[in-house]
Amino acid sequence: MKRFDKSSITIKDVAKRAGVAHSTVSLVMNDREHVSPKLRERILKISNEMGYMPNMVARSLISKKSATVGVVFPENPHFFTITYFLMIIDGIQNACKKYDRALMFFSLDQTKGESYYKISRKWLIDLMIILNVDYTRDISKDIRDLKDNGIAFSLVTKYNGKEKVNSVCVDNLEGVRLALEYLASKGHKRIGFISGSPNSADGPERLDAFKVLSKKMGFDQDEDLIVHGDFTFESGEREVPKLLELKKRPTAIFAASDYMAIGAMRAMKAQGISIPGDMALMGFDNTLEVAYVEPPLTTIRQPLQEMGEKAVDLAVRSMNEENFEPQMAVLKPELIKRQSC
Amino acid sequence: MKRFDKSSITIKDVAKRAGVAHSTVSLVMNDREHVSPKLRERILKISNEMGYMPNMVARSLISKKSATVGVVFPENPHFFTITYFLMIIDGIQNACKKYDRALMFFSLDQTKGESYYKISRKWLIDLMIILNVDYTRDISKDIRDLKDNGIAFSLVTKYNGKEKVNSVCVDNLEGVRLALEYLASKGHKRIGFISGSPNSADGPERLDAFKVLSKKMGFDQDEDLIVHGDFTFESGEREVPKLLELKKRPTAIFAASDYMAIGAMRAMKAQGISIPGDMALMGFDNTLEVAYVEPPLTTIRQPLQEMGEKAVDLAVRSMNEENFEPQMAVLKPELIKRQSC
DNA sequence: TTGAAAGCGATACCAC
DNA sequence: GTGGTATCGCTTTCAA
Repeated sequence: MKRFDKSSITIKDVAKRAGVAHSTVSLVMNDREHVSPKLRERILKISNEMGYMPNMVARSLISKKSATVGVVFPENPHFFTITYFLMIIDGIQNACKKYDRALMFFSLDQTKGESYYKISRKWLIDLMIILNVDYTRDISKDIRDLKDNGIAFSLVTKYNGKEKVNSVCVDNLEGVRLALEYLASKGHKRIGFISGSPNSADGPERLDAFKVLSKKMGFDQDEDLIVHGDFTFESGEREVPKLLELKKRPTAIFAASDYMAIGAMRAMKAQGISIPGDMALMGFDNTLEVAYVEPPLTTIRQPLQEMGEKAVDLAVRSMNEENFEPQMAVLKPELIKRQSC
Repeated sequence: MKRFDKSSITIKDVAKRAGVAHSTVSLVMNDREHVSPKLRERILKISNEMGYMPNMVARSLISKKSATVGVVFPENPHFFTITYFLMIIDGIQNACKKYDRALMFFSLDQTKGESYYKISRKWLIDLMIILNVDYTRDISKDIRDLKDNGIAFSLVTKYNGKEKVNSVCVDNLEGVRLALEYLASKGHKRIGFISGSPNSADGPERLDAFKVLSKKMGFDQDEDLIVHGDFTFESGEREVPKLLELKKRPTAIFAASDYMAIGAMRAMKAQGISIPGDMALMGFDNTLEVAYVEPPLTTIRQPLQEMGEKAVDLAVRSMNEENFEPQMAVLKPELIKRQSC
């Protein structure tokens, strides 16, 4: 087992060369006062010459701060191919640069007894971003552990517990409204809906929004017009035939996620149904793929990058501002018109 | 500035409760010998009861090993939306789970004097995966620093320096051969080529392979048939018109990356050129998007996930095996037939 | 303003 | 087998 070379330059080496105590060098490296300008400058010069580089691990151990952002995501064998999350991560990465922190990723397998708090302790993560909570599990104790121990964190999803926490989400009611109003403007009144996972925050919200608004807007109310997916491509492909087989077919289909819309598109193409000629189609999210499908998908954009960045911003503020109240940031969705309706 | 609760359980707390020295607890936690079975079991039980969790940071500091995999990527404002890299990262993440390491990401900005070696020192990264090297810069000193200091690493690209290093890449000659033979089998003899970035390892390799093989296979040899992109969507969109404007148009276009092929497709559609009717089109890589475009793109698959996983495997071996010789793993590409030719 | 000493949590060596 | 002690690189009192 090889080891690091012992030769790496430490704060003591710099101190010795400068003829001062290493604590003085520490003060300089951390830009603190109580060091005379000319000594400060001399030490800075020497440390540069020697190629000194602070050891973040040692710094982390003594200070209990990690200079990282820990992103925790649910166990999933192909997490890094899900563009929905990646766009959020892209925003998180931008924020990391802004705050000069490194990015760490942890997959959370709650069935193995892993928890957000344990991860934070194990790695001294003091700033955590939680993606996509599994709402079939009660995470309120875990959340409380984080709070009680002063760990700054944000959820990138709505939180349904009592605790006040930082969270970032999109205004689903507004998003569904944008979609339905657009469909109405195109003359549709019979609209099929493919709902998302019931074990998420967004799934039920969008479903409720659809129910409420479609009634308010006077659309057909048959129960058959709603089928249930789980946000994935496969579920869209699987569920859409139920809509197509209806005695009285809808004229438009609104899927609660782009992946389901693309799956539905695949299934409809296989049946020779033309979009938007025979059937209008809309998605939700505006993930990377939807600009490439044929026809390009009209959808509701979630500002995913902004959401990732905002999540970090909130966590940083709750770390730095003495009396910061955790808050929920609800971002505005946007209608992206393309050619599927 | 809030701090962690001091209350987190340490090895000493466990030792005190068990009435033993903390060094004994350490031995147990690390599954080492020299502890009697019954004492071992008692300590294990107590540590579980107390919810003890090893502090990876402290462990890292003393052992100079980080229990992480550090992925270094070139500065890019939207790195996490480039699916090419993400598929590699997906493989890296799988390997991380296998070896029980956490994932860390670092963007490298060489213009700011950052280097692979400095990053490894700063964060005590003992296992590093280097994505996509910028070959306009000389990284041989940096690479030597990594080697000399016993840091295990792999490149996910070909390395052109003298040092022997772990690297993972695809057999570009074979990939180009697969593509050209397929095009030939479809009756094409006049093939346009959009080359990739000259500042990469793959770009020039694929270009050379195209030149050599297209001559050997008796395709038309006009210089005009080769235009120069840089792997990006935009460059494909920009360069393909040069091919279309030729007095004697090619009957097929082969792009050195899928992104360029998709860009070319966009430009051709805009001109009303039907694919594959008027023009056959092939890409290279098999990134996520190509299955969604219309028509689905025929391409050469790089086994990106396997490449990411293999890169970690090699680095782990060079860390663990005493006389491991760094090696270059050249993986086989594969023809993926879809509908663009 | 500067320096000496303590300590973060863990590993490893060397006595016993 | 088990326990005491030094150490990893750094931050942080506290004296001087």
